Amino acid sequence: MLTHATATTRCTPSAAMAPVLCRDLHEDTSERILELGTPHSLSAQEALFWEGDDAGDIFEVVEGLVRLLRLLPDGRRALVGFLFPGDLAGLCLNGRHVYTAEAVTDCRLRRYNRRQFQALLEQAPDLRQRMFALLSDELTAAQDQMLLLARKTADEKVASFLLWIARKTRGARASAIELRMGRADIADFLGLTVETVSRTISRLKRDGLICLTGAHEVRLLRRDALESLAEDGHAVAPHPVERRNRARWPI
Amino acid sequence: MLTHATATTRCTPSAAMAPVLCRDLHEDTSERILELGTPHSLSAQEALFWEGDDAGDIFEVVEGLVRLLRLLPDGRRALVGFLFPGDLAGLCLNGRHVYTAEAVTDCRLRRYNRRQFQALLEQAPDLRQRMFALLSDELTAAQDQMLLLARKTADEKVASFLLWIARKTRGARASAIELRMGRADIADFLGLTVETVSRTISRLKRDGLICLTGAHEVRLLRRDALESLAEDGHAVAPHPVERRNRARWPI
DNA sequence: CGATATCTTGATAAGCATCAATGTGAGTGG
DNA sequence: CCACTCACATTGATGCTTATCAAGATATCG
Repeated sequence: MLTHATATTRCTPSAAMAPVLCRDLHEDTSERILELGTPHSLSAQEALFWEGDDAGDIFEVVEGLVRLLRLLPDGRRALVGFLFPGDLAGLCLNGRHVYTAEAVTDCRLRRYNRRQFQALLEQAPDLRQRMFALLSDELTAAQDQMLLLARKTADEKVASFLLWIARKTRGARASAIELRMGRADIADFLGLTVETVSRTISRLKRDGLICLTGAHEVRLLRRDALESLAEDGHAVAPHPVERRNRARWPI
Repeated sequence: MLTHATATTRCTPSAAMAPVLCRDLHEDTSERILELGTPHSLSAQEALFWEGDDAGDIFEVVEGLVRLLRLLPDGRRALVGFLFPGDLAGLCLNGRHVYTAEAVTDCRLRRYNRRQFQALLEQAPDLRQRMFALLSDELTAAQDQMLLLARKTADEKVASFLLWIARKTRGARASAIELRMGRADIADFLGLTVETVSRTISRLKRDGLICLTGAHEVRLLRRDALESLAEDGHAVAPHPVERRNRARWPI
Protein backbone atom coordinates (compact mmCIF):
# COMPACT_ATOMS: atom_id res chain seq x y z
CA MET A 1 0.00 0.00 0.00
CA LEU A 2 2.64 2.44 1.10
CA THR A 3 4.61 1.44 -1.90
CA HIS A 4 2.63 2.18 -5.01
CA ALA A 5 5.83 3.44 -6.57
CA THR A 6 4.70 4.80 -9.90
CA ALA A 7 6.62 6.97 -12.33
CA THR A 8 5.04 10.09 -10.88
CA THR A 9 6.03 9.23 -7.35
CA ARG A 10 8.95 11.32 -6.28
CA CYS A 11 9.48 10.43 -2.68
CA THR A 12 13.01 10.12 -1.42
CA PRO A 13 14.30 6.70 -0.45
CA SER A 14 13.90 7.65 3.18
CA ALA A 15 10.22 8.23 2.45
CA ALA A 16 9.53 4.69 3.51
CA MET A 17 9.46 6.13 7.01
CA ALA A 18 7.55 9.26 5.99
CA PRO A 19 3.96 9.86 7.03
CA VAL A 20 1.43 8.36 4.67
CA LEU A 21 0.18 11.88 4.18
CA CYS A 22 3.16 12.51 1.93
CA ARG A 23 2.53 9.58 -0.34
CA ASP A 24 2.72 10.53 -3.99
CA LEU A 25 3.35 14.20 -3.28
CA HIS A 26 6.24 16.14 -4.74
CA GLU A 27 9.51 15.82 -2.95
CA ASP A 28 9.67 19.37 -1.67
CA THR A 29 6.10 19.21 -0.38
CA SER A 30 6.71 16.02 1.53
CA GLU A 31 9.93 17.36 2.95
CA ARG A 32 8.10 20.36 4.29
CA ILE A 33 5.41 18.17 5.75
CA LEU A 34 8.12 16.12 7.43
CA GLU A 35 9.61 19.26 8.95
CA LEU A 36 6.20 20.30 10.24
CA GLY A 37 5.16 17.10 11.94
CA THR A 38 6.19 16.03 15.40
CA PRO A 39 5.65 12.59 16.93
CA HIS A 40 2.90 12.17 19.45
CA SER A 41 1.63 9.12 21.21
CA LEU A 42 -1.55 8.17 22.91
CA SER A 43 -2.42 5.17 25.02
CA ALA A 44 -5.60 3.18 24.63
CA GLN A 45 -8.81 4.93 25.72
CA GLU A 46 -7.10 8.30 25.98
CA ALA A 47 -8.75 11.27 24.26
CA LEU A 48 -7.00 13.34 21.62
CA PHE A 49 -9.53 16.17 21.80
CA TRP A 50 -13.17 16.70 22.73
CA GLU A 51 -16.22 17.81 20.82
CA GLY A 52 -16.58 21.54 21.37
CA ASP A 53 -12.89 22.17 22.07
CA ASP A 54 -11.17 24.94 20.19
CA ALA A 55 -9.57 23.35 17.19
CA GLY A 56 -5.89 23.01 17.92
CA ASP A 57 -3.48 20.89 15.98
CA ILE A 58 -4.08 18.40 13.21
CA PHE A 59 -3.11 14.79 13.75
CA GLU A 60 -2.21 11.97 11.45
CA VAL A 61 -2.57 8.44 12.69
CA VAL A 62 0.65 6.53 12.12
CA GLU A 63 -0.19 3.37 13.99
CA GLY A 64 -3.19 2.23 16.00
CA LEU A 65 -6.92 2.93 15.81
CA VAL A 66 -8.82 6.09 16.75
CA ARG A 67 -12.58 6.50 17.14
CA LEU A 68 -14.51 9.68 16.40
CA LEU A 69 -17.69 10.09 18.37
CA ARG A 70 -20.56 12.41 19.07
CA LEU A 71 -22.80 12.36 22.11
CA LEU A 72 -26.34 13.34 22.90
CA PRO A 73 -26.80 15.22 26.17
CA ASP A 74 -28.22 12.13 27.87
CA GLY A 75 -25.17 10.06 26.99
CA ARG A 76 -26.33 8.21 23.91
CA ARG A 77 -23.28 7.75 21.75
CA ALA A 78 -22.65 7.47 18.03
CA LEU A 79 -19.31 6.74 16.40
CA VAL A 80 -19.04 8.88 13.30
CA GLY A 81 -15.85 7.27 12.15
CA PHE A 82 -12.72 5.24 12.77
CA LEU A 83 -9.27 6.51 11.86
CA PHE A 84 -6.77 3.99 10.54
CA PRO A 85 -3.09 4.66 9.88
CA GLY A 86 -2.83 7.37 7.26
CA ASP A 87 -6.07 9.09 8.26
CA LEU A 88 -6.26 12.62 9.63
CA ALA A 89 -8.07 13.96 12.68
CA GLY A 90 -9.03 17.50 13.53
CA LEU A 91 -9.37 18.99 10.07
CA CYS A 92 -12.34 21.11 11.07
CA LEU A 93 -12.21 24.60 9.65
CA ASN A 94 -14.84 26.34 11.70
CA GLY A 95 -12.76 26.80 14.82
CA ARG A 96 -14.22 24.07 16.98
CA HIS A 97 -13.95 20.33 16.97
CA VAL A 98 -17.27 18.77 16.07
CA TYR A 99 -16.46 15.36 17.44
CA THR A 100 -14.42 13.74 20.18
CA ALA A 101 -11.40 11.68 19.14
CA GLU A 102 -10.28 8.83 21.39
CA ALA A 103 -7.64 6.16 21.01
CA VAL A 104 -9.12 2.68 20.74
CA THR A 105 -5.70 1.07 20.97
CA ASP A 106 -2.32 2.54 21.83
CA CYS A 107 -1.48 4.93 19.01
CA ARG A 108 1.43 6.64 17.40
CA LEU A 109 0.52 9.92 15.73
CA ARG A 110 2.11 12.85 13.96
CA ARG A 111 1.06 16.29 15.09
CA TYR A 112 0.92 19.30 12.77
CA ASN A 113 0.51 22.89 13.80
CA ARG A 114 -2.70 24.09 12.23
CA ARG A 115 -1.42 27.48 11.17
CA GLN A 116 1.70 26.06 9.61
CA PHE A 117 -0.26 23.34 7.91
CA GLN A 118 -2.68 25.83 6.42
CA ALA A 119 0.18 28.01 5.25
CA LEU A 120 1.74 25.02 3.53
CA LEU A 121 -1.64 24.27 2.03
CA GLU A 122 -1.63 27.69 0.38
CA GLN A 123 1.75 27.05 -1.15
CA ALA A 124 1.48 23.44 -2.24
CA PRO A 125 -1.13 22.75 -4.92
CA ASP A 126 -0.54 19.02 -4.75
CA LEU A 127 -1.20 18.92 -1.01
CA ARG A 128 -4.29 21.03 -1.57
CA GLN A 129 -5.64 18.61 -4.12
CA ARG A 130 -4.90 15.79 -1.76
CA MET A 131 -6.87 17.50 1.00
CA PHE A 132 -9.81 18.18 -1.28
CA ALA A 133 -9.84 14.56 -2.35
CA LEU A 134 -9.61 13.47 1.26
CA LEU A 135 -12.55 15.59 2.39
CA SER A 136 -14.49 14.43 -0.61
CA ASP A 137 -13.82 10.78 0.21
CA GLU A 138 -14.85 11.35 3.80
CA LEU A 139 -18.09 12.86 2.63
CA THR A 140 -18.74 9.85 0.44
CA ALA A 141 -18.01 7.54 3.34
CA ALA A 142 -20.39 9.55 5.51
CA GLN A 143 -23.13 9.08 2.94
CA ASP A 144 -22.50 5.35 2.76
CA GLN A 145 -22.91 5.32 6.50
CA MET A 146 -26.14 7.32 6.37
CA LEU A 147 -27.58 4.79 3.93
CA LEU A 148 -26.49 1.98 6.22
CA LEU A 149 -27.91 3.59 9.35
CA ALA A 150 -31.17 4.63 7.74
CA ARG A 151 -32.06 1.57 5.73
CA LYS A 152 -30.05 -1.56 6.49
CA THR A 153 -31.06 -4.36 8.84
CA ALA A 154 -28.80 -5.56 11.65
CA ASP A 155 -27.50 -8.45 9.52
CA GLU A 156 -26.73 -6.15 6.65
CA LYS A 157 -25.06 -3.63 8.92
CA VAL A 158 -22.75 -6.20 10.47
CA ALA A 159 -21.91 -7.81 7.12
CA SER A 160 -21.14 -4.38 5.66
CA PHE A 161 -18.98 -3.57 8.63
CA LEU A 162 -16.91 -6.75 8.43
CA LEU A 163 -16.29 -6.23 4.73
CA TRP A 164 -15.43 -2.59 5.30
CA ILE A 165 -12.88 -3.48 7.97
CA ALA A 166 -11.39 -6.08 5.65
CA ARG A 167 -11.08 -3.48 2.89
CA LYS A 168 -9.57 -0.86 5.17
CA THR A 169 -7.07 -2.99 7.03
CA ARG A 170 -6.16 -5.77 4.65
CA GLY A 171 -6.72 -5.78 0.94
CA ALA A 172 -10.12 -6.09 -0.68
CA ARG A 173 -9.65 -9.82 -1.01
CA ALA A 174 -8.48 -10.57 2.50
CA SER A 175 -10.36 -13.27 4.34
CA ALA A 176 -9.04 -12.84 7.88
CA ILE A 177 -9.54 -9.64 9.82
CA GLU A 178 -8.75 -8.33 13.24
CA LEU A 179 -11.33 -6.24 15.06
CA ARG A 180 -9.30 -3.93 17.23
CA MET A 181 -12.40 -2.26 18.66
CA GLY A 182 -14.82 -3.73 21.19
CA ARG A 183 -18.43 -4.71 20.57
CA ALA A 184 -19.64 -1.45 22.12
CA ASP A 185 -17.76 0.57 19.51
CA ILE A 186 -19.15 -1.58 16.72
CA ALA A 187 -22.65 -1.13 18.14
CA ASP A 188 -22.33 2.64 18.37
CA PHE A 189 -20.92 2.73 14.86
CA LEU A 190 -23.81 0.72 13.42
CA GLY A 191 -26.63 2.20 15.46
CA LEU A 192 -27.31 -1.07 17.30
CA THR A 193 -26.85 -2.41 20.84
CA VAL A 194 -23.98 -4.56 21.99
CA GLU A 195 -26.35 -7.49 22.38
CA THR A 196 -27.64 -7.24 18.84
CA VAL A 197 -24.11 -7.04 17.43
CA SER A 198 -23.11 -10.10 19.42
CA ARG A 199 -26.21 -12.06 18.41
CA THR A 200 -25.76 -11.11 14.78
CA ILE A 201 -22.13 -12.18 14.73
CA SER A 202 -23.16 -15.46 16.36
CA ARG A 203 -25.81 -15.97 13.71
CA LEU A 204 -23.34 -15.33 10.88
CA LYS A 205 -21.06 -17.84 12.56
CA ARG A 206 -23.81 -20.45 12.94
CA ASP A 207 -24.73 -19.99 9.29
CA GLY A 208 -21.14 -20.56 8.26
CA LEU A 209 -20.48 -17.13 6.75
CA ILE A 210 -17.69 -16.40 9.21
CA CYS A 211 -15.80 -18.08 11.99
CA LEU A 212 -14.19 -16.62 15.07
CA THR A 213 -10.78 -17.35 16.52
CA GLY A 214 -11.10 -15.26 19.63
CA ALA A 215 -13.67 -12.52 19.97
CA HIS A 216 -11.56 -10.11 17.92
CA GLU A 217 -10.39 -12.25 15.06
CA VAL A 218 -12.80 -13.05 12.28
CA ARG A 219 -12.37 -15.26 9.27
CA LEU A 220 -14.62 -14.46 6.33
CA LEU A 221 -15.62 -17.87 5.04
CA ARG A 222 -18.24 -16.93 2.47
CA ARG A 223 -17.49 -13.51 1.04
CA ASP A 224 -20.18 -13.93 -1.61
CA ALA A 225 -22.89 -14.36 1.00
CA LEU A 226 -21.55 -11.49 3.09
CA GLU A 227 -21.44 -9.25 0.06
CA SER A 228 -24.96 -10.06 -0.98
CA LEU A 229 -26.04 -9.22 2.56
CA ALA A 230 -24.14 -5.95 2.52
CA GLU A 231 -25.31 -5.29 -1.03
CA ASP A 232 -24.05 -1.74 -1.19
CA GLY A 233 -22.44 -2.18 -4.54
CA HIS A 234 -18.99 -1.65 -3.14
CA ALA A 235 -17.67 -5.04 -3.91
CA VAL A 236 -19.99 -5.79 -6.81
CA ALA A 237 -20.01 -4.19 -10.24
CA PRO A 238 -20.69 -0.45 -10.12
CA HIS A 239 -24.39 -0.57 -10.95
CA PRO A 240 -24.29 -0.25 -14.69
CA VAL A 241 -27.42 -0.01 -16.78
CA GLU A 242 -31.11 0.68 -16.28
CA ARG A 243 -30.25 4.00 -14.79
CA ARG A 244 -32.77 5.98 -16.76
CA ASN A 245 -35.42 3.71 -15.34
CA ARG A 246 -34.68 4.79 -11.86
CA ALA A 247 -36.38 8.12 -12.40
CA ARG A 248 -39.20 8.39 -9.95
CA TRP A 249 -42.19 9.92 -11.74
CA PRO A 250 -43.86 6.68 -12.59
CA ILE A 251 -44.45 6.08 -16.28
CA MET B 1 -13.71 33.17 9.86
CA LEU B 2 -14.38 33.99 6.29
CA THR B 3 -18.07 34.60 6.58
CA HIS B 4 -18.47 37.51 8.92
CA ALA B 5 -19.32 40.54 6.82
CA THR B 6 -16.35 42.65 7.77
CA ALA B 7 -14.59 45.61 6.24
CA THR B 8 -12.85 43.20 3.91
CA THR B 9 -16.08 42.38 2.14
CA ARG B 10 -15.94 43.84 -1.33
CA CYS B 11 -19.06 42.83 -3.15
CA THR B 12 -20.44 45.23 -5.69
CA PRO B 13 -23.92 46.65 -5.24
CA SER B 14 -25.06 44.46 -8.12
CA ALA B 15 -23.94 41.46 -6.08
CA ALA B 16 -27.43 41.32 -4.65
CA MET B 17 -28.38 39.48 -7.83
CA ALA B 18 -25.21 37.43 -7.94
CA PRO B 19 -25.16 33.77 -7.01
CA VAL B 20 -24.90 33.21 -3.30
CA LEU B 21 -21.67 31.39 -4.03
CA CYS B 22 -20.02 34.78 -4.56
CA ARG B 23 -21.12 36.26 -1.30
CA ASP B 24 -18.26 37.87 0.59
CA LEU B 25 -15.68 37.00 -2.03
CA HIS B 26 -13.41 39.54 -3.63
CA GLU B 27 -14.86 41.48 -6.50
CA ASP B 28 -12.71 39.96 -9.20
CA THR B 29 -13.37 36.44 -7.97
CA SER B 30 -17.10 36.92 -7.99
CA GLU B 31 -16.98 38.52 -11.40
CA ARG B 32 -15.18 35.51 -12.78
CA ILE B 33 -17.67 33.18 -11.14
CA LEU B 34 -20.44 35.17 -12.74
CA GLU B 35 -18.82 34.78 -16.16
CA LEU B 36 -18.49 31.04 -15.63
CA GLY B 37 -22.04 30.27 -14.60
CA THR B 38 -24.94 29.74 -16.96
CA PRO B 39 -28.61 29.53 -15.96
CA HIS B 40 -30.25 26.14 -15.88
CA SER B 41 -33.70 25.12 -14.83
CA LEU B 42 -35.29 21.93 -13.68
CA SER B 43 -38.91 21.05 -13.13
CA ALA B 44 -40.18 19.20 -10.11
CA GLN B 45 -39.18 15.52 -9.87
CA GLU B 46 -36.66 15.84 -12.68
CA ALA B 47 -33.17 14.45 -12.08
CA LEU B 48 -30.04 16.56 -12.34
CA PHE B 49 -27.70 13.57 -12.42
CA TRP B 50 -27.60 10.00 -11.23
CA GLU B 51 -25.44 8.10 -8.79
CA GLY B 52 -22.66 6.45 -10.79
CA ASP B 53 -22.74 8.97 -13.65
CA ASP B 54 -19.47 10.49 -14.75
CA ALA B 55 -19.16 13.74 -12.87
CA GLY B 56 -20.04 16.53 -15.26
CA ASP B 57 -20.82 20.07 -14.29
CA ILE B 58 -21.25 21.63 -10.89
CA PHE B 59 -24.58 23.21 -10.01
CA GLU B 60 -25.61 25.88 -7.59
CA VAL B 61 -29.22 26.00 -6.49
CA VAL B 62 -30.61 29.50 -6.99
CA GLU B 63 -34.22 28.79 -6.19
CA GLY B 64 -36.16 25.66 -5.27
CA LEU B 65 -35.29 22.48 -3.41
CA VAL B 66 -33.15 19.54 -4.51
CA ARG B 67 -32.84 16.14 -2.85
CA LEU B 68 -29.72 13.98 -2.83
CA LEU B 69 -30.35 10.29 -2.54
CA ARG B 70 -28.69 6.93 -2.53
CA LEU B 71 -30.32 3.61 -3.25
CA LEU B 72 -29.79 0.02 -2.24
CA PRO B 73 -30.05 -2.50 -5.09
CA ASP B 74 -33.48 -3.61 -3.88
CA GLY B 75 -34.86 -0.08 -4.03
CA ARG B 76 -34.59 1.02 -0.42
CA ARG B 77 -33.89 4.72 -0.48
CA ALA B 78 -32.05 7.14 1.78
CA LEU B 79 -31.89 10.89 1.34
CA VAL B 80 -28.37 12.00 2.18
CA GLY B 81 -29.23 15.67 1.93
CA PHE B 82 -31.40 18.52 0.75
CA LEU B 83 -30.01 21.44 -1.21
CA PHE B 84 -31.45 24.87 -0.51
CA PRO B 85 -30.69 28.04 -2.46
CA GLY B 86 -26.98 28.75 -2.22
CA ASP B 87 -25.99 25.08 -1.90
CA LEU B 88 -23.85 23.25 -4.43
CA ALA B 89 -24.39 19.89 -6.09
CA GLY B 90 -21.92 17.65 -7.86
CA LEU B 91 -18.72 18.65 -6.10
CA CYS B 92 -17.38 15.10 -6.11
CA LEU B 93 -13.72 14.90 -7.00
CA ASN B 94 -13.31 11.25 -7.73
CA GLY B 95 -14.82 11.28 -11.20
CA ARG B 96 -18.23 9.82 -10.45
CA HIS B 97 -21.31 11.12 -8.75
CA VAL B 98 -21.90 9.28 -5.53
CA TYR B 99 -25.53 10.25 -5.22
CA THR B 100 -28.53 11.05 -7.39
CA ALA B 101 -29.77 14.63 -7.39
CA GLU B 102 -33.46 15.30 -8.12
CA ALA B 103 -35.57 18.42 -8.04
CA VAL B 104 -38.20 18.32 -5.30
CA THR B 105 -39.82 21.51 -6.59
CA ASP B 106 -39.26 23.46 -9.79
CA CYS B 107 -35.75 24.84 -9.56
CA ARG B 108 -33.56 27.53 -10.99
CA LEU B 109 -29.88 26.65 -10.97
CA ARG B 110 -26.55 27.98 -12.13
CA ARG B 111 -24.30 25.58 -13.98
CA TYR B 112 -20.51 25.72 -13.84
CA ASN B 113 -18.13 23.83 -16.07
CA ARG B 114 -16.09 21.62 -13.81
CA ARG B 115 -12.76 22.21 -15.52
CA GLN B 116 -13.21 25.98 -15.54
CA PHE B 117 -14.38 25.95 -11.96
CA GLN B 118 -11.37 23.97 -10.84
CA ALA B 119 -9.07 26.28 -12.75
CA LEU B 120 -10.62 29.26 -11.00
CA LEU B 121 -10.21 27.41 -7.73
CA GLU B 122 -6.46 27.22 -8.36
CA GLN B 123 -6.30 30.96 -8.92
CA ALA B 124 -8.61 32.31 -6.26
CA PRO B 125 -7.53 31.64 -2.68
CA ASP B 126 -10.72 33.13 -1.29
CA LEU B 127 -12.89 30.78 -3.33
CA ARG B 128 -10.68 27.92 -2.28
CA GLN B 129 -11.16 28.74 1.39
CA ARG B 130 -14.87 29.02 0.79
CA MET B 131 -14.92 25.56 -0.76
CA PHE B 132 -12.92 24.05 2.07
CA ALA B 133 -15.29 25.59 4.57
CA LEU B 134 -18.25 24.33 2.58
CA LEU B 135 -16.99 20.75 2.44
CA SER B 136 -16.15 20.96 6.09
CA ASP B 137 -19.65 22.15 6.97
CA GLU B 138 -21.18 19.40 4.88
CA LEU B 139 -19.11 16.86 6.76
CA THR B 140 -20.32 18.27 10.06
CA ALA B 141 -23.90 18.11 8.86
CA ALA B 142 -23.35 14.53 7.76
CA GLN B 143 -22.16 13.66 11.24
CA ASP B 144 -25.16 15.33 12.84
CA GLN B 145 -27.28 13.18 10.60
CA MET B 146 -25.40 10.01 11.54
CA LEU B 147 -26.02 10.74 15.21
CA LEU B 148 -29.69 11.32 14.45
CA LEU B 149 -30.06 8.16 12.39
CA ALA B 150 -28.12 5.98 14.80
CA ARG B 151 -29.48 7.11 18.12
CA LYS B 152 -32.59 9.27 18.04
CA THR B 153 -36.18 8.08 18.41
CA ALA B 154 -38.87 8.90 15.86
CA ASP B 155 -40.11 11.85 17.95
CA GLU B 156 -36.63 13.24 18.30
CA LYS B 157 -35.93 12.78 14.62
CA VAL B 158 -39.02 14.67 13.54
CA ALA B 159 -38.50 17.46 16.07
CA SER B 160 -34.88 17.82 14.94
CA PHE B 161 -36.02 17.90 11.35
CA LEU B 162 -38.60 20.63 11.88
CA LEU B 163 -36.12 22.80 13.73
CA TRP B 164 -33.49 22.18 11.07
CA ILE B 165 -35.85 23.25 8.32
CA ALA B 166 -36.74 26.35 10.29
CA ARG B 167 -33.06 27.20 10.67
CA LYS B 168 -32.27 26.58 7.02
CA THR B 169 -35.19 28.36 5.43
CA ARG B 170 -36.18 31.06 7.87
CA GLY B 171 -34.04 32.40 10.65
CA ALA B 172 -33.20 30.48 13.77
CA ARG B 173 -36.12 32.08 15.57
CA ALA B 174 -38.79 31.55 12.96
CA SER B 175 -41.96 29.87 14.12
CA ALA B 176 -43.67 29.13 10.83
CA ILE B 177 -42.14 26.87 8.23
CA GLU B 178 -43.03 25.46 4.88
CA LEU B 179 -42.21 21.84 4.09
CA ARG B 180 -41.65 21.81 0.38
CA MET B 181 -40.90 18.09 0.34
CA GLY B 182 -43.38 15.26 0.75
CA ARG B 183 -43.71 12.88 3.68
CA ALA B 184 -41.86 10.19 1.72
CA ASP B 185 -38.80 12.42 1.41
CA ILE B 186 -38.93 13.25 5.10
CA ALA B 187 -39.18 9.55 5.91
CA ASP B 188 -36.23 8.61 3.72
CA PHE B 189 -34.24 11.47 5.22
CA LEU B 190 -34.94 10.36 8.79
CA GLY B 191 -34.74 6.62 8.28
CA LEU B 192 -38.44 6.12 9.05
CA THR B 193 -41.54 5.14 7.11
CA VAL B 194 -44.14 7.56 5.76
CA GLU B 195 -46.65 6.28 8.29
CA THR B 196 -44.37 6.85 11.23
CA VAL B 197 -43.58 10.38 10.08
CA SER B 198 -47.27 11.12 9.71
CA ARG B 199 -48.17 9.63 13.08
CA THR B 200 -45.34 11.49 14.78
CA ILE B 201 -46.39 14.81 13.30
CA SER B 202 -49.94 14.10 14.40
CA ARG B 203 -48.74 13.36 17.91
CA LEU B 204 -46.72 16.58 18.08
CA LYS B 205 -49.87 18.35 16.92
CA ARG B 206 -52.08 16.65 19.49
CA ASP B 207 -49.59 17.54 22.21
CA GLY B 208 -49.66 21.17 21.16
CA LEU B 209 -46.02 21.48 20.11
CA ILE B 210 -46.93 22.36 16.55
CA CYS B 211 -50.00 23.04 14.46
CA LEU B 212 -50.62 22.43 10.79
CA THR B 213 -52.22 24.74 8.28
CA GLY B 214 -52.22 22.35 5.37
CA ALA B 215 -50.01 19.30 5.25
CA HIS B 216 -47.00 21.37 4.23
CA GLU B 217 -47.19 24.35 6.52
CA VAL B 218 -46.16 23.96 10.13
CA ARG B 219 -46.30 26.40 12.96
CA LEU B 220 -43.86 25.74 15.78
CA LEU B 221 -45.90 26.53 18.89
CA ARG B 222 -43.54 25.34 21.60
CA ARG B 223 -39.97 25.69 20.44
CA ASP B 224 -38.68 24.88 23.92
CA ALA B 225 -40.37 21.50 23.93
CA LEU B 226 -39.27 20.77 20.37
CA GLU B 227 -35.71 21.70 21.22
CA SER B 228 -35.62 19.55 24.29
CA LEU B 229 -36.88 16.68 22.13
CA ALA B 230 -34.25 17.34 19.48
CA GLU B 231 -31.63 17.92 22.18
CA ASP B 232 -28.69 17.99 19.84
CA GLY B 233 -27.19 21.06 21.36
CA HIS B 234 -27.74 23.10 18.22
CA ALA B 235 -30.18 25.53 19.68
CA VAL B 236 -29.05 25.26 23.26
CA ALA B 237 -25.82 26.53 24.75
CA PRO B 238 -22.76 24.91 23.19
CA HIS B 239 -22.11 22.32 25.90
CA PRO B 240 -19.69 24.17 28.12
CA VAL B 241 -18.16 22.58 31.18
CA GLU B 242 -17.65 19.15 32.65
CA ARG B 243 -15.85 18.11 29.54
CA ARG B 244 -12.98 16.47 31.31
CA ASN B 245 -15.47 14.26 33.03
CA ARG B 246 -16.59 12.77 29.78
CA ALA B 247 -13.41 10.75 29.51
CA ARG B 248 -14.34 7.12 29.44
CA TRP B 249 -11.85 5.18 31.52
CA PRO B 250 -13.76 5.03 34.75
CA ILE B 251 -11.71 5.97 37.78
C1' DC C 1 -65.82 18.58 -10.29
C1' DG C 2 -63.90 14.14 -10.76
C1' DA C 3 -59.56 11.40 -10.72
C1' DT C 4 -55.41 10.33 -8.59
C1' DA C 5 -51.68 11.00 -5.62
C1' DT C 6 -50.69 12.01 -0.93
C1' DC C 7 -51.58 12.02 3.79
C1' DT C 8 -53.67 10.11 7.90
C1' DT C 9 -55.36 6.55 10.88
C1' DG C 10 -55.98 1.76 12.46
C1' DA C 11 -54.67 -3.23 13.39
C1' DT C 12 -51.13 -6.34 13.59
C1' DA C 13 -46.48 -8.13 13.53
C1' DA C 14 -41.51 -8.13 13.35
C1' DG C 15 -37.15 -6.57 14.65
C1' DC C 16 -34.45 -4.84 17.84
C1' DA C 17 -33.89 -2.99 22.70
C1' DT C 18 -33.98 -3.92 27.38
C1' DC C 19 -33.24 -6.46 31.46
C1' DA C 20 -30.94 -10.28 33.45
C1' DA C 21 -27.64 -14.16 33.74
C1' DT C 22 -24.02 -16.78 32.33
C1' DG C 23 -19.68 -17.56 29.96
C1' DT C 24 -14.86 -16.24 28.67
C1' DG C 25 -10.47 -14.19 28.44
C1' DA C 26 -6.73 -11.00 29.97
C1' DG C 27 -4.35 -9.22 33.63
C1' DT C 28 -3.06 -9.41 38.74
C1' DG C 29 -1.38 -10.95 42.89
C1' DG C 30 -0.70 -14.62 46.05
C1' DC D 1 1.77 -21.25 38.12
C1' DC D 2 -2.73 -20.97 39.30
C1' DA D 3 -6.73 -18.87 41.39
C1' DC D 4 -8.95 -14.64 41.39
C1' DT D 5 -11.06 -10.74 39.42
C1' DC D 6 -12.95 -7.63 36.36
C1' DA D 7 -14.19 -6.22 32.00
C1' DC D 8 -16.13 -7.89 28.07
C1' DA D 9 -18.83 -11.05 25.22
C1' DT D 10 -22.61 -14.20 24.73
C1' DT D 11 -27.16 -16.03 25.42
C1' DG D 12 -31.99 -15.94 27.08
C1' DA D 13 -36.71 -13.95 28.16
C1' DT D 14 -39.64 -10.27 27.42
C1' DG D 15 -41.51 -5.91 25.78
C1' DC D 16 -41.59 -1.69 23.14
C1' DT D 17 -40.91 0.95 19.11
C1' DT D 18 -41.52 1.12 14.58
C1' DA D 19 -42.63 -1.44 10.14
C1' DT D 20 -46.13 -3.50 7.52
C1' DC D 21 -50.56 -4.15 5.65
C1' DA D 22 -55.01 -2.07 4.87
C1' DA D 23 -58.58 1.46 4.67
C1' DG D 24 -60.19 5.85 4.67
C1' DA D 25 -59.60 11.10 4.42
C1' DT D 26 -57.72 15.04 2.19
C1' DA D 27 -55.37 17.54 -1.19
C1' DT D 28 -54.05 18.47 -5.89
C1' DC D 29 -54.57 18.86 -10.70
C1' DG D 30 -56.51 18.54 -15.06
